[in-house]
Amino acid sequence: MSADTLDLEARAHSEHAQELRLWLRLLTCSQLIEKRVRTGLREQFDTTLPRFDLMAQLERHPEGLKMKELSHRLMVTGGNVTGITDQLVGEGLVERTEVDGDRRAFRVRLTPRGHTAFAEMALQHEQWIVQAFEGMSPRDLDQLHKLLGKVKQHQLDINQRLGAAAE
Amino acid sequence: MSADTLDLEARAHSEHAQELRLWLRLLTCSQLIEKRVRTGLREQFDTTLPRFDLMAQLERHPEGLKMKELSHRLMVTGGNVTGITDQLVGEGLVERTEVDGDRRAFRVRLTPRGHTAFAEMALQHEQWIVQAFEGMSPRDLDQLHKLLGKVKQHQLDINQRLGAAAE
DNA sequence: TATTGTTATACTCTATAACTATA
DNA sequence: TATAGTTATAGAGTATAACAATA
Repeated sequence: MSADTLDLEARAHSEHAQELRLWLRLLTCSQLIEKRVRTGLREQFDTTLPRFDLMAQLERHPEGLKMKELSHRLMVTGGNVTGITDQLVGEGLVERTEVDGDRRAFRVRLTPRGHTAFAEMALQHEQWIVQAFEGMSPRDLDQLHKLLGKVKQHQLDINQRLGAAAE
Repeated sequence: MSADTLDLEARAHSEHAQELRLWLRLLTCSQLIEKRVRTGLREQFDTTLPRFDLMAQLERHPEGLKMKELSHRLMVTGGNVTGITDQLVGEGLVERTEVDGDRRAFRVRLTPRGHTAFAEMALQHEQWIVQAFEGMSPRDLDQLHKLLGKVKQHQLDINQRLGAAAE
């Protein structure tokens, strides 16, 4: 049973086969890795990827982030950030603090307990990711990183164009 | 506002920074592209990515596919395939036909109308994907495809090991 | 008037497990 | 007993829109 009978790559068959095959392969890779990360987070830490991502953002910003900033960084709409934040506050992993000079907003930041809990998860997460890319040379990793950098920048450019056009 | 303040890449900061950054960049790329595809499918065709993927599989197999095969190829569990198939049957885009010699199973395949509808969507889908990678040289695309091929194969190997261990 | 954040709602996708019918 | 597929359920994740409070 060959690999190409098993997944989404079966989809490519047009004159722009190169781009299509690349996209489907990219999608398959990220789905395969993401699936293991989600399963691991659920089984070992009883949490989810969006919750992990939110905590990861806060860990990077000890001074805290406003809801709007979180929404932007996590690329989801505001209501969802409220929901996830409420959960984490309920578990004592995150807290809302006041913002001087703007009583509408507040900063969300990790509690000491949240910081500890995140460190533990991040360590395991790192192992999953290292495993996902093991067997590839540092040179391959670097090259892949650079090429994906071009792809990413192009998507951001497109989004900016679309965003500007919508205003 | 620089790109790295805007997305998940903010997460990488350990001694295995190379792998982590690569993973977060890979994830960001696929999320950005996938988001546009999902939005486009919804806005222009009132459909979803899983539905599109199911039809794409059927388009590749005019003789039809069994539910179990679809489940395997789409990497989701059986109950979900039933649900999506039911929707598409309800809209006359797909049909269930009998399988000789096994009255438990049947083949799912595109109706003529489903075939036409898919062709239209696939054309637009192709344009989104071509746009997503425009600006990259054929050589870059090829290299990216090869590198991701290694990544993909490694994930499949891991899954096989895990699957074998679970039996 | 615009912005920050919340609430309410609805829908899609997903996994799990119990179930039916057939092999 | 095992397999193909369905049903039922629950939860995650998301977007949208209406809303309150503040700027």
